[in-house]
Amino acid sequence: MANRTRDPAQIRRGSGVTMAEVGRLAGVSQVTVSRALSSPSKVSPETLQRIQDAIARTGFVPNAVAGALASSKSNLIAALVPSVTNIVYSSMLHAFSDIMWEHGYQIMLSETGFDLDREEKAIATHLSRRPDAILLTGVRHSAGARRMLLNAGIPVVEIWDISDTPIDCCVGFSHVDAGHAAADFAFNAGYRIAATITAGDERAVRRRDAFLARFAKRGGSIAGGIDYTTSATLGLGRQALSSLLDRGLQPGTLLFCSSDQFAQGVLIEAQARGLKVPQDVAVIGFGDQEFAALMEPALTSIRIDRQVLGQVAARALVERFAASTDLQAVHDVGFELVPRSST
Amino acid sequence: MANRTRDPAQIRRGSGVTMAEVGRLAGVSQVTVSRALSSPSKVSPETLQRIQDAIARTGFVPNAVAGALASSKSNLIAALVPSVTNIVYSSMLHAFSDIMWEHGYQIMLSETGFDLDREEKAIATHLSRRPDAILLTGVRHSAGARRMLLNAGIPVVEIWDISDTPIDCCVGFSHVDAGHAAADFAFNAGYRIAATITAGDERAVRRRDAFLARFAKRGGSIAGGIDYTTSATLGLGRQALSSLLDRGLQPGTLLFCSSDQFAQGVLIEAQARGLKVPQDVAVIGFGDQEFAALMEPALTSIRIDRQVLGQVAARALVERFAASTDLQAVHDVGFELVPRSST
DNA sequence: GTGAAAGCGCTAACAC
DNA sequence: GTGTTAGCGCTTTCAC
Repeated sequence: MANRTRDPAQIRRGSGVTMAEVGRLAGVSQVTVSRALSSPSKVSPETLQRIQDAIARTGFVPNAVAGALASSKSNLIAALVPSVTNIVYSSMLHAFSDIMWEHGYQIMLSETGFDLDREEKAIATHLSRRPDAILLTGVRHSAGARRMLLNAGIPVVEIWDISDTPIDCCVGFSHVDAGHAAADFAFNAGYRIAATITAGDERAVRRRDAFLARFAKRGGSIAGGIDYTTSATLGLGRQALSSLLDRGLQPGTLLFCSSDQFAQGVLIEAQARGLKVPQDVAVIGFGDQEFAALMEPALTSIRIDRQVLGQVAARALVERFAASTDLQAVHDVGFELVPRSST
Repeated sequence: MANRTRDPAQIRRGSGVTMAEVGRLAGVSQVTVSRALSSPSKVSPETLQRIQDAIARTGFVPNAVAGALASSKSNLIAALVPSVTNIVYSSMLHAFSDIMWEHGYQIMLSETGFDLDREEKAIATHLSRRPDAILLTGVRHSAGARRMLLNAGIPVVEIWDISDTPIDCCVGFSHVDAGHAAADFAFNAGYRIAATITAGDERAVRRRDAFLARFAKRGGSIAGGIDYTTSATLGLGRQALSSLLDRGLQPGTLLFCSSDQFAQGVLIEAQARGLKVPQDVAVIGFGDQEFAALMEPALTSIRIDRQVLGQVAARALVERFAASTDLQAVHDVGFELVPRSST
């Protein structure tokens, strides 16, 4: 408001110009201006020209809020991710918003920090803006959240996990399968002792549990592990290896990390201590971030194609906007264990 | 629309419930419902209770689009950053949106990819949603963008750079000073030959130019450099060192990298080739990302407090919403060269 | 090809 | 403390 009035002498603000004023200048009615913008072919070339001139002269910017209210179409997508600073989510978001942008949609973003209550609050706030669809991370949500989402009657896509009972549709992979795959790989590669480093993330915990169950079932032994309640960082990875060594980690133990960040820390701490990887300690990361292949030694990791994940999620929504029947509810994008020199 | 009608038997959708319907159920008028939500103290306790019951029963979610149209207040902030996958911007965004969220604002996000045309398009689209303020990265914008922003009459905060002539206000630091600081540090540390690795980012180029000018002025010699037109990655950093070595890089050369990503690649490539850092090649990064201090050897870098930057930007906006006069236009958050073992 | 009228669901102003 | 009225700036529908 301060800005609206701080320079009263200047020309009328662009944001204050309406279709009605543009119409007045162009000698047509307000509806014709609306048509010129949404379906120019329905307006005569001469009229169109006059309207475009008037728009340029006034610096008119259409008011999408009024448009959304009148048409019940906001062209806005709500996206809730645990964290934007985690490349794993931000790169998915990047791919997702790229496609949505091409289709004329914009993104309203919130971070939920792996917290279901925060997620519920964010969902309520976002739904009040009447987005055309909503993207959520994970398939676990509070009861209140589920109810609101169902009530909203808009497409909902849940990502990074799969479920037989998605709210609407989900795009992701099985974290249990990923844990099993890591255990099988480790056992087959000859490792018989394993430990874990896990972040405070429900999906990471599920991978860890699946890994441990399978590794033990195959006959391997478990040397314990370290659980953090926070996000994974390189520093915590270094610290985790130190702690494990203090506890007397046996040479040749394999570390299953819930994130490449942890694994990178382990690699660097090992290097600093003169430990050989994978002879003294072997490492499996998760996420296959860019640096994984480029570390020395290169990091064995579980690769999720985050770009594809974001794209499939976007396409699922676009499909839902267009079609009306028989839409695929579960999209499993899978994962791939990439063996490298750290194991 | 498909979703709206796919289950006609079920109860009325929450998103379709209006204040008028809630009022009818509670035996009051629509305005009273509005008051119960925005200023509950102005409604009698009994009425309030009946309204709250009706809201719970219907699953009413207020329509913020209608509210925004009626009040000319959207509680939405547009944020345009070059890239969300770059931690440098995402961590700033995280700090920024945290504070804005606390103040009741939500974020509409777009990526501009260091492209002024894309930025202009994104600005137009965002302004049509009538955000209460807009955050931009950098102080260079297209002429059209500047015009629209001025016309919009809302607070504008430009970040990551400073300028004597911001559109409204800016929060950042001097990239020229940062380049000079790196050159002075390198020269004082005894380095006499320098090369650069630079990403396709106007601000990085300005740092490089300032670095080279100052280093040459002090009497150092320049061994050329490598310029990319894309974003910095670890892989390109490895590749850049290879290229420079192929060209016959002299031992003891200092590499000024426009990003820690490049510097990390240089470190890893040097390690893979058995080169000693800093004896054979010394490295200065930029950004002081988490891994910088934790690499072996630890990376000398230029630190920007991205969290503070985001917070100062948020506070500048909050101030602008409240106050109306004498607001600080330029906020220099500075930078700090952090010497470590890579130099 | 163009316009007039109605209304989207709220908030703001003013009455009572 | 509560209600009535009048918009906000568009899109939709129906006339012509």
